[in-house]
Order: sequence, then structure tokens, then C-alpha cells
Amino acid sequence: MTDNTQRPHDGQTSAPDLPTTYAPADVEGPLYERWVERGYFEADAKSDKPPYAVVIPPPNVTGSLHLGHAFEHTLIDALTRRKRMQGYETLWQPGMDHAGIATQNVVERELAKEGKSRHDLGREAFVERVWQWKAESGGQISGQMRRLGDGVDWSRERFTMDEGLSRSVQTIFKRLYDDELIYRAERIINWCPRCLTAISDIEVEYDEEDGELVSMRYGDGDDSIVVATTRAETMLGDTAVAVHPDDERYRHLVGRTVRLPLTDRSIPVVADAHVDPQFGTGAVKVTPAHDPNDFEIGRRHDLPAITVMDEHAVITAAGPFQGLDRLEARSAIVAALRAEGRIVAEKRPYRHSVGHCSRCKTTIEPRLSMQWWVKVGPLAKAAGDAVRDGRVAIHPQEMEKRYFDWVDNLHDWCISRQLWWGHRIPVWYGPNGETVCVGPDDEAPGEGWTQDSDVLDTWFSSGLWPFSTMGWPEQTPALEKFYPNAVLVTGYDILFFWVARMMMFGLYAMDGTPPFHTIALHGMVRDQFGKKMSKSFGNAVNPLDWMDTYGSDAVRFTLARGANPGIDVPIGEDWVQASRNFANKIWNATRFALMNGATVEGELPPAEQLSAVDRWILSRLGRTVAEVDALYDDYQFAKLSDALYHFAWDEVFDWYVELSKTVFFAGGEGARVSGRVLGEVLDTLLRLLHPVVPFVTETLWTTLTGGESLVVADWPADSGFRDPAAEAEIAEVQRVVTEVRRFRSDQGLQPGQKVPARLTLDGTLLAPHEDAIRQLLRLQPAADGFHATASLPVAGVTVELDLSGAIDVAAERKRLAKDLGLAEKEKADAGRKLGNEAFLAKAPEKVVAGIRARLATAEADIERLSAQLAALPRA
RNA sequence: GGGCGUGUAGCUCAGUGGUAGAGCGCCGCCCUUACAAGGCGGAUGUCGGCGGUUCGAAACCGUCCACGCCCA
Repeated sequence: MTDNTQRPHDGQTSAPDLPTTYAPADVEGPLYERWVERGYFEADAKSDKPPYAVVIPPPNVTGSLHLGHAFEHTLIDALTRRKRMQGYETLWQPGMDHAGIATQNVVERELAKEGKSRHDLGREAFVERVWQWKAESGGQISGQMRRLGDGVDWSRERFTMDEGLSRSVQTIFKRLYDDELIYRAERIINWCPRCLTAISDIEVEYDEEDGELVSMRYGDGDDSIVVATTRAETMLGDTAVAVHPDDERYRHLVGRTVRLPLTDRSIPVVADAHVDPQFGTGAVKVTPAHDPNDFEIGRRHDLPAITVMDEHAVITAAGPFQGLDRLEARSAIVAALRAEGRIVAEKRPYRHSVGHCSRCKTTIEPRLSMQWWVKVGPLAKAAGDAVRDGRVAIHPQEMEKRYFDWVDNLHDWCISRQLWWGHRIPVWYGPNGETVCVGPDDEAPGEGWTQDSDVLDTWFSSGLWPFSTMGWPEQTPALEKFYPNAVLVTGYDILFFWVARMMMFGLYAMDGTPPFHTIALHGMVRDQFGKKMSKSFGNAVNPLDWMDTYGSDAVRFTLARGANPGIDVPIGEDWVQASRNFANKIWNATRFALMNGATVEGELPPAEQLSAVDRWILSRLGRTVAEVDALYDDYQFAKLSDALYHFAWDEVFDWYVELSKTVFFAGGEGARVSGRVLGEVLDTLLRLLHPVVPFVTETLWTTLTGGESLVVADWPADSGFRDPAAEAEIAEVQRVVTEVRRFRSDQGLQPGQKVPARLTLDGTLLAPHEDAIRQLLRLQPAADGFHATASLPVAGVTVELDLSGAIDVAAERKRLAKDLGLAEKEKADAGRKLGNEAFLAKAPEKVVAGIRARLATAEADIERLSAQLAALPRA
């Protein structure tokens, strides 16, 4: 691809084999294939290199890639790609969890279309069917991760239901059981009447809902008492009324019984200190089988627990309400009580918090039930201590508080699920009431024994992920090499889900060694207005659509650039487009470089052979490498992305390339040297950018350097080269150029219009840059007949321009007046400070000197601007 | 109800005591031979309110207001 309009010049070596715009769709797929084929992402447990291991927070086998994944994966990929380039043996472990409830739901819905239920198939056939579904439709996310460019070791891909991981699950279950950290007990659990299983506390989402608060009278005459409830239907299971022991209003009733309406039962009035006398009437109905607080009251007072609903939340209590759904029963019971004149007050709507199943949004029904539990006390204590004593760092540190609040107040964890898809609880019951927990190498008991029918919570296996994927409980080379992992990157919303579980299990299983050294928490992806993305709100975005349109790099860069630690990330299509533009800018800058002899061949010439422009950009490059390194080590993705964006665009492309054009176009030794410098700068810049935008950088870098791949290239080291003098010199050049550009713009000159000018730069820092300054400003030499119609004193020099005619005096006066105003304000501000004795006495010398310099500059500006104004012809 | 957090340009966000910043958007000029997915120039803020500490506060303290999140 050549550009025929390109004017040949001495410095040009060859036209690059690159089109004028970057087309991500053409390169991304093949590049990724090549990386995988060459095995770049495979981790060698026998390597001598230091390890750097990261587990993917396992996505759900039913899921597909959403922006949250894209965000998280971009960060992990950036971290691991940099570490790989730094020479670490890098393992990014991929895989998925089996998502018990979600997957079972998916397959049950499929069956329903065929008019069948799982019970029609039976347990074994159903599980077989789920495996079949997984083989055909599960794990879409794996393919989508390839699109994103994730550098994971596919040869190690794992699934929580795999044989090896199942062995890990059974092993740890047995250990915990033998250590009496797993037990079976009948308690109130969160029951989903739609999924027909228990779920854990954190799988319940609480939302404000409009309900009703009904006050109803129990008992008759003097022995009556009014209770308020949002759940009238549970009254069929009431076994007491509770009041506060100090409540004078009800003291006479404590120890007596009241008749429970609609039933033939009488129930006691008990005194319990947990009752809030301020709430409602100060008397509460007690339903131990259908409310967790009531269950506790029931235990304290030895009350019976009467279950009045079945697993579908349908009333089972004999009588007129039997067979009604809980909501139907609620209105029917209120109506019946009203007919008896027992309704004292009704508040409707009554706004209150209601728990829902996080999977299907069905209202949770607290239910008394026999379940398996993990006694979390000692495990959670260890998990908290590991962070408290610094063995595990949480980043950003402010999030530690959330973590402690949670692990230090953890309730026992309900781990049994009434599902078929999952790890079956390895406990068998004998014909004579015996119970045996079977380890992975034990024989299952024979005739007459039955296995517990429940399966384990999916997170019971996800919690093992950081080491089960490495082969635990076997002492494998992988475990030896890569455990503990370096970092877990995940959202702060997940901290309580399996992060804490990974910590508990890791510390327990691996003799006190935590599963990772650092927990790096990121925020949630939001839309461009900072609103939560949701399908129902209609603002959810499919990242694959954006990747199709703008390229994966654009999506990745946008996400990385928004990634402030622990802070939510807004993303909008405009921003993705801007990132695509950035990728294209890098593309074209490299294209220019290739057309002008940029090279990485040979040694970089020593500083004394370099121009100030070359020394300036190399100095800035060194600073940028150091800055980016420090930011990476601090998980500051937004800041490092921004630093690279600005260095690349504002410094390399807008100034270095532009200032060097006269050198390149002149050819010769100067062009050769600058070509080598530009090659060096781009080589380093592309390496620095690669972890965040792997595709475009790989394409350009291999073209520029002829190297094999950036994936396995060395991460740049800070050269240590700094040249403050060159930096100051180029800053002066930038001042002059910017000032004259502004003048030109104010005067309405077209950007391309050539203007004769006289530059008086002798003896100043600017003298060596005259050619470049003239090139950037389109200034022609002052020929015979030159007549300066405008004279601009700037940066200690004077630029005289011949605009061949009257200048726009009004525009110029306006600008000068504005600048004069600013300078006068500056002088006043600085003067005020310097006139303040307290300031002079107490402020650091450095600050005072700074203010003095500002005052001097302001005064010089005022003098110059006043003179210019005075010299202007009268309008 | 308890806890945590946030309020900075039109939008989304940086900025932890010393001249208020970025991206996007906006206005003007320009297809200047790498790039119009571009170039150049420009406008825009009582840093939520009030009070305090300090020579100096967007930042630290108090208080009020608004919003968000987590837990109960």
C-alpha cells in the first residue's frame, strides 16, 4: 500500500505495508490463534522463572461475556501480560463453575418444552442430560474470552464438576466433617419455593416492597392482645405472642394464654427481651417454623414449631385455607379475621424490606428444615487474621473494613442444596440410623445404606478453585510452583461470595497459606451516565457488539482507562470510539515512522550525538516507563492508561514527530539518528501499551522491529536517562509555537497559509530549532520588502510577521486586553501573598520563591502586553 | 435503624495543604504530503451549603443538605 501523493524525500526509506486505517477485525482472530498455537500462554510448572499465578474468578457455565467480565478480564490480562514480559512464569488459570441452580434451571426449562420434568427422567438421566447440555451449549464465555484476547492457559482449563475438582470437594468435605466443622442441623433456612432448594444468606437480595401491615386481636376480653404483621398467613403456625419483659402494658398477660383465632389452639404470652416495645403495639406473634427471629424466640422459650406450608409455599394446615398459595392465604385470612371483628388496623401499602432469591427473584420463604452447615467460626477468624496481620493485602485498602465487618460477623454457612446438579453430599445413612462420611478413597457402604440426596452449594467448590485447579489434594508440580497465587482480581460485590470462601478454604486446606497475596477489587461497570446496567432498564450493552465495531483493543482500553481502584466504571459508546481513535492514531504514527526510516537496528547513539529534541523525548520516555511501572504495581489501571495516552499522543505524536519532520525530510545523518530515536521510542511505547491493547501493538511492533511477538518480548526497563535541560528547552519551543499559533488563529489566518516572518533567535535556547519552528508555524523567510505588521514578544524572543496588509486590530486588542487582565490578576494575587508577613514567616522557602517568580513573570507580562497594546494602531 | 461512601466544567471522573485538571461533548478555522477515526485555536467551574483550623483549604475538622451502596 503506497501513497502516491507522498513527496519523495531523502530520508524516506520505504512505504510501509500498512493501510491508512487500522482494521481490527482483520488481525485480531489470526493473532490470537497464533499466540495460542505457539503456546505463549501455557505455564510450565518446571520452569526456573519466578511464578506469577492468577486464577480467573470462575464464570458461570450458563453465562456469556458481559461488560463486567470484559472489564475484569482486561485488568487480569494486563497484569499477567506484563508479568510474562517481565520474565515471570505466568499462569492465568481459566475455567468455569457448574452453577448448580442456574444450570439446573436451564435444563429444566428445556425439559418443560418437551412436556417433561426432571422427575420423569430420574436423577441419573437428568444429570446425564445436564452434561449433554454443557457439551452442546455451555461455556459460551470461553470462546468470547478468546475474542477479548485473554492470555489464559487453555491447556489447563477446568470445570468445578470435573473428576479432579470433585475429588478436591470430597476431600475437603471429609476433612471438615472429621474436624467437626461440618454438621447437620434443623434450622430456619432461606427457601426458594420456585427453585425448591435452600440457599445461603448471601444469595438473598432484599428489596423494598409495598405490602401490608395488619394489626389483629388475639384472645378475648381482658385476655386479648393486638399484634401487627406483614405476613398474616403465618398466623396459622403461631405458637406464642411475645412482649418485652419490662412492658407494663402486657405484664399481666405474661404466663397466660390467649386463643389463637381461626384455630382451636391457645398460645402462651411470653416475655422476651428481643421484642421492641416501640414497634407497633409492642406485642409480636411468634411463628418459629416460618421466621428466623421467631425461631430464636421459640428456642429460648421451648415453643413448638408448626410448619403450615409445603415446599411450594402452599398452606398445608388443615382447614379452609389448605391448598391456598401464601398470598391467596394472606388475603383470605385477613378477610376471615375481619369477619370476626379482629382486625384493629390495616396499613396498605406498607413499605418494607422483602428477601428474594438472587437467581429467580421469587420471594424467599423462611423454612424450618434439616440441612448441612459449615461452622465458620474458626475458618472466618483465620480468614480475617490473614488480612489483619498483612499476609494478604486488600486493594484498595479502604475495602478492608468491609471485609472485616463481614468475616467477623459471619453466620454458619448452609451448604446443602435440594438439587440434582452438583457435588452430592458424601454422607451415607445406614439401616440402623448410622451416619458415615465417605472420603475420596473410601469404599461406599453397601446394601441397605443410602446416600444423602442433597448436593453442595456451588461456592463450596468455587472456594477451592485457587488450588483444586492445581491438582490438590495431590502434591502436584503445579501446586508446588504456583500456589499461592499472586493476586485475585474481582469486584467488590464478590468480596463476600467466594473471595471470603477462597480465603477460608485456602487457609484451612493449605496449612495456613492463603490462596493469594493480594485481593485487588474493582468496581461495577455502569452506563455513560453512571447508571447500573440492567436488561430491564434497557441500558445493558453486549461488549461483543462493540468489539465487532471498534475492535477489542478499543473496548479494553476504555475499560482500563476507567479503572480506578474499587470505583465503578462508566462506559459509553462515545468513549469506545475515542479509544478506537487512539488505536488508529498509534497505527498512523507508526506508519509515518516506517515511511521515514524509523528503526530499532543498531545502538542508540550516545546523548552527545543527539539533538535536544531527541534527548527530550528519551528523557520523557524514561520518566514514562518509571511512572507506568509504579502505577502497575499499585493496580492503578486508569492512571497508567491515561499516562500512556498522553505521552503517546500529546508528546510523541503531536510534538516529537512534528518537531522532527524537518530533520526527517532533510535526510542524511540527522534523519538517521532521529529515525533510530523514533524507533526506540515506538518500540518502548508499544511494549508499554501491549498489556492493555495487545492486538494493535502486536501488529505494529512485529512490523517495526521484525520481532517474534510482543507477548514474549521483554518489558521495558527505565533507561534512567533524564535531561531536564532538554525538557526545559523544548518547553520553550512549545511556548513560542503555541503563542504564534494562537495569534494566527485570532487573526483568522488559515492554518496552511504561509506567512513571511523574521525570527530573532540568536543566542537563545530556541536558535537550533528555527527550522522546526518555521515548519510548524508555516513561516517563510523574511525576503526583500519584508514589512513587519505584527510583532510578538514571547519566551524572551520576538517573532515579527508580515501579514501584508492591516492586521485585525480589534481581535488583537481583545486578546491582549484579556491576557493583560489575567497578568494583572496574577500580579495582584502574588503581591498580596508577598505582602503578608505571616506568609513570609511561615510558608516554606520553596513556595515563597515560587510566588516571587510568579510575580516577576506577571510584571514582565504586563510590561510586554502594555507595550504591545500601545503599539497597536488606533482602531 | 446501623455502617460505609460520594457531591469538582454540559456528561463521566482525576486531583490527600501552595497558580483548578483529563476524556467525551461544545464553538471557530482547516481535507497542511502518517492519520478528517485527523490538525490548530477557543469557551466553560462561587470545587454541594454554612462554620472552623491554617500564612494559605477542592483537600483537614464540625455541621447541614442531596445522592449512592452494604448490612439489619
